[in-house]
Amino acid sequence: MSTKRALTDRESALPALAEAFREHGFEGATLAALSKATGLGKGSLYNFFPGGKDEMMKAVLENIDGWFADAIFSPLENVSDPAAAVTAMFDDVTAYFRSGRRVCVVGCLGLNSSGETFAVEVKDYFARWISALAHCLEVAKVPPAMAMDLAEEAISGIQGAIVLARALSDDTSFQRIVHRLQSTLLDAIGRCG
Amino acid sequence: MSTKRALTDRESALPALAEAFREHGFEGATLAALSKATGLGKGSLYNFFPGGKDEMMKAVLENIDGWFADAIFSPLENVSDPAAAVTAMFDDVTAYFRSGRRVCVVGCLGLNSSGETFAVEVKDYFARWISALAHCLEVAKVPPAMAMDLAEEAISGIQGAIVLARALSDDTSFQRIVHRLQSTLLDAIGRCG
DNA sequence: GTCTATAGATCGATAGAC
DNA sequence: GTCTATCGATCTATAGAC
Repeated sequence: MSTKRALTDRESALPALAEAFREHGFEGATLAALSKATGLGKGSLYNFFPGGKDEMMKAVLENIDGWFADAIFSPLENVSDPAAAVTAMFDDVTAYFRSGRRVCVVGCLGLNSSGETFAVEVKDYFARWISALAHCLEVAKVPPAMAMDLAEEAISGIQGAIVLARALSDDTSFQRIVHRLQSTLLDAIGRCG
Repeated sequence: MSTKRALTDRESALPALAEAFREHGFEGATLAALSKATGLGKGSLYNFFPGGKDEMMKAVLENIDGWFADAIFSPLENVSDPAAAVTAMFDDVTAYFRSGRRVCVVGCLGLNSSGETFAVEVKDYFARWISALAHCLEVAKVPPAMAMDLAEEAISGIQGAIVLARALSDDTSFQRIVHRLQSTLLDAIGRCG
């Protein structure tokens, strides 16, 4: 688990900011919306985030990355039981994204030009996730090249499941897709391990 | 092939509008950007689309849906050689999305609240695509339940490949993922057909 | 039909009272 | 550190000349 800084009021505003960015996107999240979501006036927001929306999003991305580092990446990187770790990852991810009702802020940022400011953070998030999952599979004796392919396919598949579940307004499609991704990984672990 | 209306100037502006919405998203695509992309003044845009941005996006969605209907959906729905049809679909999709450099306007719309206005169009697009692909697989003697699952997985997988390729700025990841999706479908056709 | 000019609203961001 | 008031810029949309 990463070291946790003392909670400032700035930190406590991040979940609400993240939810607003999630719902409206970066461009669509106006300061009025961010103010309403956090319960803070614009003045307070600018007191915590002098850099405005950009700094708010940067902080949200750090916060999300920290959560994933603790809950998802680290368990995969320091794995002892790969099958259990893969199962736990899919459980956590399904809960986190609320079966696809909640979009992935990081994935969405990469989709349009307004997110170019955060290209490095977006890239690092996915690169680390894929590499952590691939490592976990390698520990289970899956050959490195296949481990990379499977990891790439799984993370990409989760993102696609979010897009589709949102488009169809159908949680069950998310659950079916993600369940199949999980089975694919567990099968590979079973065959190679 | 669907009936093609006579080309008005309104129609000829749609590709440029689509590209602007694609790059900036619906909220991010300002009228100035749409004007620049089309080479038309605001006055002309409002002459063609009295309903403003909403009507422009509606027209873009119809245009995209028409293209997919002709190029992707119909060949799957009226299939004679399923394996060839699946291969053609992946070729066309890879070219259309430029190996993931181009995002899916329809998929992106579903991701944030600004797209709720177009929820029906978004839903219909994905529902028809999945159902057309599932039909194609059924023609190849893939059992209906499995055909639906595979179709859902493939369309979701394509969307995920776009998200990941954009996030990593890596065309090759798109190509690898989509190639695996294609192989999965062709394998099922080969096993059942 | 095309454009420019501009209205009216809202944007991000700042200033200053408390 | 909180808020309200407000700035200048930009937004969508409209009006009207040509």
